[in-house]
Amino acid sequence: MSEALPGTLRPRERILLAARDLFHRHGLRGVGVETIAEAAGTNKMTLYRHFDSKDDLIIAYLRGIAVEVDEMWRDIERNHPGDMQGQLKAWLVFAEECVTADDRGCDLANAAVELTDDDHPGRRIIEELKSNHRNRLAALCRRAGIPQPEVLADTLTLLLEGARVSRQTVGSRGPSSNFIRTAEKVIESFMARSSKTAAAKTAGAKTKLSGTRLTAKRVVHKRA
Amino acid sequence: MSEALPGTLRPRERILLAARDLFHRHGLRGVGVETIAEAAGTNKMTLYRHFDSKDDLIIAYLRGIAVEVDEMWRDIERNHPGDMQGQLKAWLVFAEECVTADDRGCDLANAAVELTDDDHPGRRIIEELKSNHRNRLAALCRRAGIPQPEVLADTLTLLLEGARVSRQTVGSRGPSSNFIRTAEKVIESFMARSSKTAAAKTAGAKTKLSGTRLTAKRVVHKRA
DNA sequence: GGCGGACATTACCGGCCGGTAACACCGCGG
DNA sequence: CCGCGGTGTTACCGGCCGGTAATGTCCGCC
Repeated sequence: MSEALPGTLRPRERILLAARDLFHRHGLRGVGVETIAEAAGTNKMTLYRHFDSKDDLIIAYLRGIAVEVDEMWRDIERNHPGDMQGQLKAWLVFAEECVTADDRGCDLANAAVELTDDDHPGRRIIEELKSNHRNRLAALCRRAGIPQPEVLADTLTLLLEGARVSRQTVGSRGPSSNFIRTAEKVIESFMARSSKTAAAKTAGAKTKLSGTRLTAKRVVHKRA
Repeated sequence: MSEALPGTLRPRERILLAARDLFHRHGLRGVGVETIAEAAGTNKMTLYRHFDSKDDLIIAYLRGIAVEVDEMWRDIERNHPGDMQGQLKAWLVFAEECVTADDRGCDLANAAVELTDDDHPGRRIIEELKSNHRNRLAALCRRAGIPQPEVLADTLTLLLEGARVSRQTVGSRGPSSNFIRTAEKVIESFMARSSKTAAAKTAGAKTKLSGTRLTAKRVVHKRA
């Protein structure tokens, strides 16, 4: 129904956009290929000319999320070159956006719930993306001179994943409302340990993170 | 296939057991009623004599999880009467069991992912159960004399939910492997604040949680 | 004994879904 | 002008799914 997303986009891109929206809202198994094609302003035949199967479309959908996450990381590095404290703060902004964007949670995690077959190629993509995110966050913490950077990265990951799934079940007034506060406290506590044991490795960095209120510079499409 | 779960159980209970297992492994939308009936050693007709519809069965399935969680809380209170520190530690044991049980995550959270319709009655059950869990945990923290008990309960909730979903996507060697350590640290840090500001309200309670290794006394069926 | 209720069996229905075939159209470059 | 590749349209297929009907069977209980 409707001439959705006409622009100058080719059918393939329109299909991917429609799939992104519908998979996000209704789940992988909750929407059929015909619905996606029509939402993209085309039809099933054209869809199957660009994608071998629904599973193939799902994989392209997951890869699309991957490139968006990559752009997020590039933005962070571009906006705070060499400033690891700033990059960590920017990551927090992104994380908070992820939590508050809507109450459907993380597309990757949701896809993992529905891809119950361990052999599904989508599962490997999801695992790779989540691992990458964890590793990049750990690298960021390490370069920021924080002790036990992997532990901090894991803790922040757990808090973020938990906040997203919690928001999905009990809404925005549940435990997820404490995500930012808690994440900041955790970072501060790790940094405090650093200032006790060794001198700050990054020159002139304040070890306080709170104070300045976090605001988004650009709306990244909240999946990760 | 096969005479599953014959025992002395009536068809209704066998169906609920089979539904529990299959919904957990394949998701709500990933298994049909006929499969469930056959796994329960009966057939579709009998299933529909006990449940009005598949949605009705799903609701019974969710309520079944609810009673199991209630039993968990009763066990905790029974095994550590009046000892809030012990109850909190027991909750941690339960939480760790939830994380390490398998890599399919939380049945309630998974169900929320698949119940994409906001009007589905199952969503209200899930929300109620998750809220109850949060409130009981907060009450436990409060009675343990911990300052900001709600904040601690929310933090532990986020860590637990995050650990379960993370294990589902990147496996047991990912961030979820740090769940217990982090949760213990968080509890300790909240308790430390307590010993600075006010005397412990529970008589003679040690404010240290680590040291003694956590072990499960009884295998509770890991959903919550 | 026989009666009633719970359970089994089989067959069936309509609908949706993933996927395909066949054909018509249209614009662009040779 | 022709051809061709990308697209739209319609119809179709087999399979599965949620749900129902009719009938038969067995077992306990009066």
